[in-house]
Amino acid sequence: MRHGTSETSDKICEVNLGVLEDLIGYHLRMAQEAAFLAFAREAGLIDLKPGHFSILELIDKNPGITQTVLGKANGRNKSSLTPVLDELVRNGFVQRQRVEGNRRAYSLTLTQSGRGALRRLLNVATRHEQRMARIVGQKNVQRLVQLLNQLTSGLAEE
Amino acid sequence: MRHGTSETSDKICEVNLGVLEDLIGYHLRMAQEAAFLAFAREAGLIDLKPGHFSILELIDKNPGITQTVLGKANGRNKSSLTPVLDELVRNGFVQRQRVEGNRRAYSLTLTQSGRGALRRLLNVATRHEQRMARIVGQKNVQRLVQLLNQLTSGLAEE
DNA sequence: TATTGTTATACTCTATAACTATA
DNA sequence: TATAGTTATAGAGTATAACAATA
Repeated sequence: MRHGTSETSDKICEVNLGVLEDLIGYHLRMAQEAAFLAFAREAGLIDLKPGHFSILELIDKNPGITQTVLGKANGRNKSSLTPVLDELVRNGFVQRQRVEGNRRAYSLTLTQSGRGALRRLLNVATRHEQRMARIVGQKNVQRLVQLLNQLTSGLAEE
Repeated sequence: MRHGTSETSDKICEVNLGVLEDLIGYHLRMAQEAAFLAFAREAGLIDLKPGHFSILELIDKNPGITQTVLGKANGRNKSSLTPVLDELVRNGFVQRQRVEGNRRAYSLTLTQSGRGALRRLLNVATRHEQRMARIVGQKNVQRLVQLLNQLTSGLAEE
């Protein structure tokens, strides 16, 4: 929290942020954007997309998951998932198989190559997380994650 | 942090989140999304857009600011700002005036009506912040803001 | 030449609704 | 009728590059 005009300004900021300075919402947006951009840049270096990470991980940890369930777990509409999965299948990372006993649904699994892509994304993510942990301080990571998780769960209610 | 299969599951989640469970990046995305949606919904009730809040506040606290500077303060390219400002001017919230001594630039200020809109958005934002403060616990708010701010600044380097 | 703002354009990510094929 | 996934479509929100006016 900073009061009055920023005498000990952060250099870039001759600009007065007003009330934004103290808002969770504002800082959440800025931090998320910075983190996403950093991750996307690193993932781009190995020709993988940041949005593919959670999907590949969810399929890996829940082999046979269907698209609707995957969409919900990822917080996205099933229709948003179709083109992403099309791409992942085209890349040879994901396999769609009809579910036995329910021929409407697809059962999703990773291919060998998909597991490789996930491993590479995991490397990127791990380095990215280590960098963020260094920034906020190792001992604060769990605390931060817990606060964010509380926020997400709490806001979902009602 | 949760280990093993979630016996005390959060109900929605029969899905195993794998490593995502412990990632700052993942929780940052989820929390930001939840917070943004909640704020957007409330702002929508008074026919205002969430993206207008920071812009109105920045103009209010920095009267006469130019578009390029405003864009930087808001973390957006100046070209992204043009249509937003067009809209705010059309709504009668913002005034563009040529800068004396530099006839390329515009000096931005709020109109009376713009200050009204900002006040209404501020009411929404304040209620929203109070809700989030309740969720994470009053005493943790400053801590959370500080951690997020550290993250943003730290990631901006390099 | 450099800067301020605008325009043309395009890309990413997302959702809603209507559709198909099953159930 | 209801469900799983696809398609058509649209809308935010953003950026890059080329441009006109001005410096």
